Formats: sequence, structure tokens, C-alpha cells
Amino acid sequence: MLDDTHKLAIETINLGKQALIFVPSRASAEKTAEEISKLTTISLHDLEQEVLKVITFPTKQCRRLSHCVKKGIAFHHSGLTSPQKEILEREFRAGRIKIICCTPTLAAGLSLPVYRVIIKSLRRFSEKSGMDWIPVLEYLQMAGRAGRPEYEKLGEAIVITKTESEKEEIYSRYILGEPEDIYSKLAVEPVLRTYLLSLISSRIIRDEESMSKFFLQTFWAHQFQDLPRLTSIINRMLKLLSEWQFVTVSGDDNISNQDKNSLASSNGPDFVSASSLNKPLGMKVQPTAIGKRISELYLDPLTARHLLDCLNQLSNQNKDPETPENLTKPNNNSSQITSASDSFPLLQMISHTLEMRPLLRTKSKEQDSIQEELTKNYSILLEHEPNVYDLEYPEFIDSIKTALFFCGWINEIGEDYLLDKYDIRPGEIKVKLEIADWLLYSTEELAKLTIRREDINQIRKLRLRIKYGVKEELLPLLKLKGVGRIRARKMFNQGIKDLGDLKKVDPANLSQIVGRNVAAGIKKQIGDEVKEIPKGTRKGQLSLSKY
DNA sequence: GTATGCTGCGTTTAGACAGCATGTC
DNA sequence: CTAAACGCAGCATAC
Repeated sequence: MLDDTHKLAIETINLGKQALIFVPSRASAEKTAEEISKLTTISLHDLEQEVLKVITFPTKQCRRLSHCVKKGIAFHHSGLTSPQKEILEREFRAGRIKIICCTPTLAAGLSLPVYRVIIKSLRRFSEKSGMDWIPVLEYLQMAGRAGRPEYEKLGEAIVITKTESEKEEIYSRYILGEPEDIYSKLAVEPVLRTYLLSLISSRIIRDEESMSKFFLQTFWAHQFQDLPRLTSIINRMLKLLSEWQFVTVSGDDNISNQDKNSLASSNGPDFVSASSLNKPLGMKVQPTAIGKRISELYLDPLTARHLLDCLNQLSNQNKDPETPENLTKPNNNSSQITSASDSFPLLQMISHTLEMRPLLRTKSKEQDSIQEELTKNYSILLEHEPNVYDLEYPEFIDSIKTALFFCGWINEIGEDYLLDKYDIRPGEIKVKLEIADWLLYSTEELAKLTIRREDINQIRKLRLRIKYGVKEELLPLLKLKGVGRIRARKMFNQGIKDLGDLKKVDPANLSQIVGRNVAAGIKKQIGDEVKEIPKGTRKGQLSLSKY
């Protein structure tokens, strides 16, 4: 029951030192921390509370962390909120937290007073080969956390092995082994098309000459010395950008817009004709207005194309509500039951992008319920459902799940419930919301350029709801400074539903709901200068839990 | 009766960069 | 199909 990792951790504490324990999964980070925390005699009540209270409605993850932290132990992974991570780092530096069990989050960048690094396993799951050895580079990063010069004269890195033969293998592979070479990723398609558009937009690439000049100077060219291959990928990307009308190419027949309607030809095996490898001089490339904006927004052109296509569909749906698709649109009362809403199509649109990856994974148990939600909303989706046997189908289903999570968020579902229902942790929620905000902003910008005024409002509204995590009904109240989802909801439930209601409400009542200072601030903002709000008969604010 | 522990089985599996413009509880 | 380990349910054991 007491395994080597636990013993080492306790021994480190007894030495008066601190340790980092690297583990291969988030679940095991939490479990290891929890187990070790049961073995210490430390008691830090203030930290226990601080960690718990970073969210209005703490999740089970917050509770678990706070229990560990109380005993001077912590776990650290991408699922934590950044305030929590900051607390852990601060307290580890202060020497109150003794041990942090972490995934590779802490393997690079940070300098902490770590005397000992304990690596529980050098294997990690990989899609292609089950549990696989991690790169030597990563081992070095982890080991390098121990004995930082600012804190320690000496550091130890200890790798736990399960068998004698594994010990041999680890020794030769990691201790004696050379770190891997670094490879350029420039030729990876999403990367290349993004940078190609950016280079064209910033006018660094204008023609054949400036293009080869630039790419010849890249690390990719230096490393592979295989310009023909790079050229062929570049030409393929250029052709795509041109077909998507993000750039215009002139003076070269091979990459003209002539076949922009035949996407099939661009995917065919002969996408690079012999002549396009050897183009006549005089080819000129220019960004289109949209292309330039896409590049400023840092969107992958493929994503931009996807957003534009969906916007097109949205526009059509809004324009003529009599289209067959819209006849089946769930407009009747029964649709109230669906967890999704009008926003679902746009949320699914942003969920089904490379930028949103990794999407929320649909677990086998959820398959049916997600499918069900899909069929409920199928008719209003902005893109076509791929074939069930398509390789991309699972990703599509995951985009539905991700969209459902967003739907939950903008319907004021708490983070604790989202964790249970969608297996998404607070830290991950933050990240997803940021990406959603970025993509919705980008969508809005693209809509502006394609003159779809009427759709812009819809997008803007959704963006606000994502930002605050509220139902549409709270939006009027959120215009006020000092009012977020929590206070807005409190006021709304007390019958204060818009700025007009706020004018009418008695300052004393308002301060009972949101507190005196905030109430005064609100009244000031709507033009009612209140000299002094009488002190309420009851202290403090009404608790939200009552509603 | 109840807390604890063991076994077997099914299920899951790390992380993080972009735009924009500031202020939630 | 690859592999380890987590979580949970069901059940045995110790008190």
C-alpha cells in the first residue's frame, strides 16, 4: 500500500525539502497527491479555504485539491483554474506546500525550490502504440526541475521502475541516450497554409521570387534541403487559398481561379501538375480583403472557410424561413425541453474547428444521448452531417458534445455540474471559452466583410453570453460595471430585469441584493445620484443559494 | 452493523498558442 | 490491435 513514490515523498518532507512528482495522467496526479496527503501531519486551513473558494460553485476537483493542500500536498494539471495554479506555485515557493504531483504541466518554464524530482513512469499513452516511451527531451525537462540554482545547490531526479529489466532499459534509453533532434513543422499543412496567407497578407511574398527567397531561408529548407517537395506543398496551399478566394493569383494559369468550383480536383492525386512545379515567371499574388483579415485574426484558412460557409448557410436560413429545413425547425413548445437552443448551430460551428481541439470526447456511455441531441437539432445545423462510417464522424459527434457543453454554460449551468455531465474541468472550461470568444469575434469580423448585417447581432449576443455564461435575459443587466453573471442573476430573480426596473427599485432594496457599494455604483451608472443608501436592516447580501 | 480492503471489469489516457480590450465574485 | 492504471461495483473480511 505504501509504494516507493509515497516513501520518497515522505522522506523528502522529513529532510526538510520539497519534491515534484511527475505522473502520466491527470487521474493519477490527483490520486497520488491524495494518497500522500493522508500520510502527512501538516495542517493548512487557510489554504484549504483559499483553494476551494476560487469558484462560486466549487467542483469536486476543487474539493479534492483543497483536501490535499490542507495537508501540504497538491496536484497540478491543465484542469485547474489559473488562480489555483498561482496559489500552488506561490505556496510551494513559500515552502508550505511540500509536494506537487503533476502531469507535464510543470516540466518546463517554471523555477521552483525543488530538491527532488520523482518520475513515476516514463511511459505515456499514445494513440498508435499503447503505452509508449516519452521522448528523452521530456525526461530531461522533468529532471531539470530539480536543483534550480536560485534555490538549491543540488538536485535529485529519481525514476521509479517496476522491474529489473525495465531499469536497464531506462538506463540506456534515458541516462545514456541522446535527446531527439528537433524537426521543422513548417510543412505541416495547417501551419503552412496559415503562414503562407500571413506572408502574402503582409506583402512579404508577392511573387515567385519573393516566395522562394523566403522559404529558402527557413529552418525547414535548411534541414531537409528538399525544395521540390516544399514547393509542391506550397503550390497546393496556394491553390487552395486562391480557390477559397483569400488570395488572387495572376500571371500564372496553373493557379488561377479557373477551377475554383471543382474542389474535387484539388484533392485528387494529381493536385500538383508538372507544369505548376515549374511556373513561368511573372506570377503575382495578392491578398483579398477577406484573406488579409483572416490572417490578422490568426485563423487557419481552413477554419475561415468553414466559418464563411456556415455564415452563408445561416444567412440563407434567416432570409427565407420557409425553406424545407426550416419547416422542421423545432419551433414548437416541445423544443423547450431540448438542452440546446437557437445558439446551438453557431456553437457547433465553432466547436467543429481545428482551433477548438481537442474537443470534448464522447464516451461510449454517452453515444446514445449525444446522438439524440444531434437528431433534435439536426435540421438547424449549419453544416452537413458526415457519413456515419466516415473517419471524421467521431470528431463530428465530439463537436456536438462540445457544443452542448457551451449550451450548458450559456444557460447558467454551474461548473460543478458541467464537470459531472461533460467531464470538463474548470481550467479546461476557461480555455474553451477563450477560444470560443476568439472564434466568435472572428466570425463577427468575417460577417462584417461579407455584408450580413442582420446576422451580426446574433453573433454578438452569443459572444456576450459565452463571455459571461448567462441566459439571454440577463444581457441588459450586464451592461453595468460591477455586475456579472452572479449579481445579474440575483437581481433578475428579485424582479429587476432591466435598466428600467433598476430606476424604479428602491436603493435600500437593491443594496440588500448586491450590497451597498455595488448598489450605489449601479444607481450612479443609470443616472440616479444617490447621496447615501441607508444602512440595511440586515447585514450582508442575500444568499444566492436561496433561489 | 459498519468501516475497510480486495478483486475483477470496463473505461480512459499530457499540454497549450492565436484576436481584442478590460474588469467578475 | 497496442498497455497501464484508474474508478467503480460487488463482495469478503475485521472490528
